[in-house]
Amino acid sequence: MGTRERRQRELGNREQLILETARELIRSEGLLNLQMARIAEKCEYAVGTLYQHFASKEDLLLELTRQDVVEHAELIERLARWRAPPRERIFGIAVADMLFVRRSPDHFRMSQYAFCEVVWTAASAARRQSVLDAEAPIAAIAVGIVNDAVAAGSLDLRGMPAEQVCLGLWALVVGMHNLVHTEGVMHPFAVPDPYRLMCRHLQSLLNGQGWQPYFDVSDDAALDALIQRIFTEVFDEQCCEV
Amino acid sequence: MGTRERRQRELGNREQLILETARELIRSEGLLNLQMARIAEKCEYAVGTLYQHFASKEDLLLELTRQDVVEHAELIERLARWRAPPRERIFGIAVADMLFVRRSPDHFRMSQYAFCEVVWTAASAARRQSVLDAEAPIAAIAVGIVNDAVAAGSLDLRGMPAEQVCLGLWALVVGMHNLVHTEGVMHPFAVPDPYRLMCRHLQSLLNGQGWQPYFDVSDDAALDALIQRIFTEVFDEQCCEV
DNA sequence: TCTTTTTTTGAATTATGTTCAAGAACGGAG
DNA sequence: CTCCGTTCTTGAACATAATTCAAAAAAAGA
Repeated sequence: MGTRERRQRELGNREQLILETARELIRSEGLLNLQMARIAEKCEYAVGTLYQHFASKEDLLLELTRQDVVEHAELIERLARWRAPPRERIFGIAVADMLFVRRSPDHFRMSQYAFCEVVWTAASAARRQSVLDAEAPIAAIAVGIVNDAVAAGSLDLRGMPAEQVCLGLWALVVGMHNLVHTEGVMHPFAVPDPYRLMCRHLQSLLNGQGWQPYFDVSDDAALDALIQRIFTEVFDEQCCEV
Repeated sequence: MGTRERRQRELGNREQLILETARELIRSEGLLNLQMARIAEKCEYAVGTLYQHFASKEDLLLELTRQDVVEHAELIERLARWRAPPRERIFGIAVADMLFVRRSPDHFRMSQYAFCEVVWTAASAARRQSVLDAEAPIAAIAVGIVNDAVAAGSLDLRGMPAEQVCLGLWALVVGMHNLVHTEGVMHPFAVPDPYRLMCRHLQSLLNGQGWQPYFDVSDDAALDALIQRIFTEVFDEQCCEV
């Protein structure tokens, strides 16, 4: 009898409903005002029922983050499958991030909070691990591309592990996300399009790490064309406005 | 009569006492367990008195952050005064950060939290502004060094504003601080000394941005020597362990 | 020394996250 | 179909911790 499975499916649906409701509330009232009682009320379940799914409010928040990370990873996976020179594929990570920010504008703001000691520690250990598990493929793909580059002779690691090369790229990207999503910090800089700037700096870093072929970062048209091309070729999207 | 001034001084001292007590509690019990009542108890004032100084718990947290930023800025200011080639001075920012992390190991963990929407928004507008004001000199010094480099002919901006060049460097540094202080994220990478890695990637980025003279990042001895030299020459410190 | 103003105090209030006893729904046995 | 045990759901009650504010104390001024 499929009773057990049907029940399982229903529970899954309910969990998804709770999460979507939480997302809506965050969008409309801000993370600061997210309340368990409000989520319960809005999706017409008792507060206690929420705790059937999540050990705590922080646990719920981490699950939201995890789902975003999975979506993010799906974008990155397209780069793993893309047949293109390694340098274009590794650069594609920045383009994927631009697209992801457009699709999930709240993600980095929320994840900045979720990864803070205070929130992270307050979630269950199992949930934390599941977030880390969701992130692992992203790192793996980046490392894979670096290795491909080495194999293709377009990058010389000179003894540095591929993971450490990635960490530099990752730091640049994460740092820019952080700066962008931290209120008031970017303001004095008056940058029209911070993510385009991120792309440019990423190219500079790749140049500095010795990736072949060299890319002329002062050639705005070439950079825009590359971004545009990756958008359409890998993600079937127009790049237009952020 | 100096009564007014004496009173002002006493209030300042009390505020400092409260902040130091909060710092100790964070160190010993973690940010998660910081409670206003505990702070009050430990420094032998009533809870209400804390609210004479800080509009909220978050306000207090931002003031702690602000004080750290001021200390950080003092380190960076030494680079502004240091007479050395621009490339060494801009690189010094990474060394200053290494030193600052050693002196205030809790800072970046705390500031990651403080700059989150949830905490940031819950503090008073005045306090937020004071934090931004404390950060301004750091950016100004970095921009100044970039301009010096251009003036000295060791960097060609090719039309990019100096602020935007800095933002790339800043993103790399901020990103690495974040990765280091986010539990579990660095673990799979097994990096022995992430801040040394940050230094290396910063040099790669400077190379990629075209800073002269070129620095060979695969020359470990040269990198260590430079870090060591900045430690002693600019900060009167040994670099040794982090 | 008395009056007024300012400051301090901490018990009471408020806001929310979390629990758990009571009852409803379900599933299987007879 | 009905009974009985099990599992799930409910939301009022509880627990915690931030914040307030009326009363008391201290300071300033006359």
